[in-house]
Amino acid sequence: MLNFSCIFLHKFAAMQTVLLSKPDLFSFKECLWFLDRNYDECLHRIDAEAITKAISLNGNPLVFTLEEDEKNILLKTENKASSSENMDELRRYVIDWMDMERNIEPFYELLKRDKKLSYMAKDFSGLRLIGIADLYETLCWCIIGQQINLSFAYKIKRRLVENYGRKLITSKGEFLLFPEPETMAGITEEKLKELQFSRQKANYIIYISKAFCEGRISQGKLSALKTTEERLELLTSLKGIGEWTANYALMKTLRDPDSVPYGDIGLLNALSNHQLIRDRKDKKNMEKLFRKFEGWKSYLVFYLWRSLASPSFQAK
DNA sequence: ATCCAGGGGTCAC
DNA sequence: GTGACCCATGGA
Repeated sequence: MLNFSCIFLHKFAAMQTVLLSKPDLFSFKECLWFLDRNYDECLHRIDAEAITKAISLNGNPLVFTLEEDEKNILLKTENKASSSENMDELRRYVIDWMDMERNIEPFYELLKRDKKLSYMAKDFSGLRLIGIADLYETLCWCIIGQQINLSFAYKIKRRLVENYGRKLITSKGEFLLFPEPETMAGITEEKLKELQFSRQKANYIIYISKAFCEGRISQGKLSALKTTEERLELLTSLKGIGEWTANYALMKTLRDPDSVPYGDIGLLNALSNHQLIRDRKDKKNMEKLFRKFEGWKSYLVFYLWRSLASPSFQAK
């Protein structure tokens, strides 16, 4: 039943460390907070103040660890990435993942202008919009997460990854890679239902996987489209991808600065918590608010999600 | 027990 | 274009 392949990384390869200097308004701890929210995340591991994750660069699997010192992020990895080209790509991956190259001060200036939101610039200082590099993974994750609570979503994501993803065995333990579309395109609805996917979710996953295999959708194809409208149109032309998922993907993977997953329940709750909208259908005030954050709408969404974990908004 | 979760598709009007 | 209904499970 378990058909993943195991890859043993070379034990004696030299460890390499690359230093990424921390930009202004960057907090590794805030970023780690987001990645470690008490969910059963299977695609990275956090212990103490370090995060370890497996990725595939050009089909070349590797495991890396991030830590920080006073001024730098320490990116550590063993072999497989040892060529300077691969090392550079890994560096790019991390910078993109944590959005380290963006100057977010203009966003903070906008926050400070809003009475109800200005506290975020202080309380969440240095939090970056953590991305998901792979479009296929993003879309699958969205389908999994649709209309179920997050803890259950993480649970079935783990089952999917453990059953159909590759497993890397290293000196630091085992790490998993998200499944490939080629693998999932050949799976049946019944196999996914065994993992407690609903019939709809199972079929969406299989359908999206086939779309990737046939080239009807790809990261390159999507980013080649210039306007947001064209991108949304391509994404929502696929079954299982609606407005929410399409905007989420543009925000997390394409890093569109102004994508808002309207209708997102967490977003609505956060706006309501801050008394920025009266009810969940109050789209007018929502759009009015976001208009003030032109160029930073995606960041505002991310910070509003962050606010849901603040103690003052926890109790219901 | 009942309602709601980081929605989306379908169908009726 | 709007609204009702279905999906499937788990947490509160």
